[in-house]
Amino acid sequence: MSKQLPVLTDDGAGCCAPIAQMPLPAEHAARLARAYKALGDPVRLQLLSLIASHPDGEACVCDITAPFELTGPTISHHLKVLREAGLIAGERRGTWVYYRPVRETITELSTLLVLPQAAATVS
Amino acid sequence: MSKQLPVLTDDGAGCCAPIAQMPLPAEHAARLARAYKALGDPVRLQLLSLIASHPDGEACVCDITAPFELTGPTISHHLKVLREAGLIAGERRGTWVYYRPVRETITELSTLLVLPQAAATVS
DNA sequence: CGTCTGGTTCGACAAGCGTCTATTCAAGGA
DNA sequence: TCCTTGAATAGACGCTTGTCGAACCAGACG
Repeated sequence: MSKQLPVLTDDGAGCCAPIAQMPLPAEHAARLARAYKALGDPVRLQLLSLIASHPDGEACVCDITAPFELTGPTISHHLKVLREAGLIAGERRGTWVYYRPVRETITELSTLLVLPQAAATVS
Repeated sequence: MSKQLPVLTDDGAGCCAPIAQMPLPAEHAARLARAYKALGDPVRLQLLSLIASHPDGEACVCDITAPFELTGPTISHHLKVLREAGLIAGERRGTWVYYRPVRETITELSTLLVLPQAAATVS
C-alpha cells in the first residue's frame, strides 16, 4: 500500500493539482478549459497526434495536411488554435513550416485528469 | 431516465495508445474529441473538479450549484453534457440527485496525453 | 388530495466555431 | 526581375453552443 504521488516539477505550466484533489479555482479553470477545448475537435486531435507521433519530433505542415479531406486554410486554422492553446509550437525553415508538441502543456492536461487510487472499501 | 448505454467496458481505461505513439484513427478521434470538448468549458471543468474532489466520492447537485453565479437550468445543462460525454454518472436518491466521476473515461483522457520520455539522442 | 422543493426539459436568443473561397505573404528558382 | 509553391490571413456563411425564463416532472410531507 504505498502511497505515491507523481511529483511533477513543472515550472509555470503545471500549477494545479489533479481535479480530484481540490476544487479547481475559476482563474485556472478558464485557462485549462481553453486548452481542452482545443482538443475538442477530431481534426485537431488527429493533427496533434500526427505531430507528436512523428519520428523527428516535429512535422512539416505539408505532411500533415494530406491525410485530411480539408482545404489548406482550414488546416492552418486548426494549427493556429493548437498553437494559441500552447499545445504546439511552429517554426519556419526555408520554404516549409515545422510544428512540434509542447510537452509542458500536454503533460499538464494529462496530470490534471489523474485520479487517486480507488479507496479500498473498508468497513 | 433510462440508462440504455451500451456497456462499452473499456477495461484498462481506454482503447487507444498515447497520441505520440501512433496517429490517432479518425473514428476514435471523434469519440475522444467529444469528451475533451466536454472539458472545454470552465464551468464544466470546475463542476467535474467539485464532484471528483468531494469527500464522499459523489456530490449532490444542490451542493455544486451554489458556487456558480448561474441559474439552475444552466448547471443542469452542463451536467448533462458531462454525463453524455461519459465523464460523470448521476443517480437519484429520494429528493436529491447525486453525481460521481467515471474513472474509466477520465483515466482514458489522461493516458492519451501521456508523452514518452524525452529520447536521449544518440550522439 | 394539494403543495412545496429539487432538478430537468423546452424554447429562444446571441455569441462562437468550422469550413470554404479569395487574397496575401514568404521563400526559391528561372 | 517575374513566376511558382507552401502557408497564413480575411471575409462570409451555416451550424453549434452557453445562457436564460418558463414550464414540467419526481418525491416528500401535511
